[in-house]
Amino acid sequence: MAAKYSNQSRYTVAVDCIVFGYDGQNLKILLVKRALTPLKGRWSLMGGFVAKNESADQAASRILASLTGLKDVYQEQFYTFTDPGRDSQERTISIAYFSLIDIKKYKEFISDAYHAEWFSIKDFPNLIFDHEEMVKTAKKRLQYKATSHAILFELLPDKFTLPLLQSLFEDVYESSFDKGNFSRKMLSTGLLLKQRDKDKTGSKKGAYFYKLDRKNYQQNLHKILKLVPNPNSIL
Amino acid sequence: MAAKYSNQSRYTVAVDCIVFGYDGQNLKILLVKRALTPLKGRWSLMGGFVAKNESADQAASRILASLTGLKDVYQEQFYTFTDPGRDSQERTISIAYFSLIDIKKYKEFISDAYHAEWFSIKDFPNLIFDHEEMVKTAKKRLQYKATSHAILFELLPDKFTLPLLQSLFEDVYESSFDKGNFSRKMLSTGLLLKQRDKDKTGSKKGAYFYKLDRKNYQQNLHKILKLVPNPNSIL
DNA sequence: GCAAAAGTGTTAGAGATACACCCATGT
DNA sequence: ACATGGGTGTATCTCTAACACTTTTGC
Repeated sequence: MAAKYSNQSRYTVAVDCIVFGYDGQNLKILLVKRALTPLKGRWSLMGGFVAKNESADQAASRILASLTGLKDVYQEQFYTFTDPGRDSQERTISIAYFSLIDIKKYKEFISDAYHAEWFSIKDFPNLIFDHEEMVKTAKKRLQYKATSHAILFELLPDKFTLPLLQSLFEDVYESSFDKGNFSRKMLSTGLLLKQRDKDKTGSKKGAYFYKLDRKNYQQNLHKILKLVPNPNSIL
Repeated sequence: MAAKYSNQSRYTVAVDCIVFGYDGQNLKILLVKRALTPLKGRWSLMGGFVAKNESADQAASRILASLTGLKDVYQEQFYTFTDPGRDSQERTISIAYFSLIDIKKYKEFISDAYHAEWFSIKDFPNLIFDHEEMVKTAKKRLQYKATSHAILFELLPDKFTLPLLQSLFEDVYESSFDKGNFSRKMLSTGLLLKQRDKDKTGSKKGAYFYKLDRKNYQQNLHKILKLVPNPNSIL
């Protein structure tokens, strides 16, 4: 073992995940009932400590998988919370991640071990520590990022309709867009593959399904040009 | 003292600062010769440990002030580096910040205690640990942020000319913009106050000085509309 | 007068907005 | 047939890009 930095403080390092989902109506977040003391039983974000031989990214994946059973989920580190008093138990640094998951895939793997529940981002219970601030910051970051990166697809099933995609954007930006312009711009990105079948649950005419063109997706994450009409006035 | 989380690992937590400056020609970063073992004497970012009663933001300010003497500097936390092996001495989490300072103000307060030196972002020495990755990430983040937020002013003196501002943008984006369009767009933000005097050092005609309208600045940080011509193709 | 850099003007084209209209289908 | 939501068409307007042109001043 190598020598150590002497006379320096050491702190526990945690990861907390803001898990976003979309049920077709509202943007939601996944909350759990805390299993640890202190504040056992109170609602909180899904979190855990960073173990000895893993990075924070790995910790976030591990923790999300233990809750949802899902792997290869879109996750992004967005901010590290370090206020000395943020955790009442002992000083803990928390590296916060947001995750975007398809709410239906989650249901396949649901585990009751954590008493997890979805809440609308507009109406959720009080959370422990600084977790409410984390949610706020995560939402802002999601809005900011999604103006220029095609990431909101991660919240939808493999097959989705344009009206559904639009309502997701509208919910994320708490705003409403012209459907004609939205579809034209969306299709002009070249990211969508039109399917043969339609979704008839929402209307009589039915709306075509689309899939994401995953081949081009990686390179084109940034090819959302001006889907959000006036990003500067919103953000 | 409160009870502790038992059986959890604890790590030293550091802050590292990528300090950006602009000398009128090139975007630069400030590097120091490392004072600690291991790797004493090698070039590195300015950094330090987060002390018991301060947040990471406070630590970053303290560390920057100790190096440059400057306070109230623009600083932004942008990423936390957590690879288990990133520090060869012992496992250390590093919360990275970038700072934007007026290179001339720094000179007033220069302290030789740290053997600090400015290097072009395009040509700087090998750095310890993962500090080169930090610089890369910081530069990308600066580029990304500055497409939609008026922060590059922080790199300039109080009074500056449009040509200087433009050359800064060009250097940050490694690209060149049309001067006519640049000045029209820049002035249309309403962020600049034209001064009476001109800078005659750069040309015979002389270029008017401008100041930032600090009253509106806070609210209008985001009012950079499309100063960078094709951000999506660059970023 | 000429060179050099600052700054203004202009035009063609692209893209955005708003809104009207058409389409497909279940009842 | 008609109501409903999906989807298309289009006129107008604004913004951008490109580049030509004018201005100012030192030499």
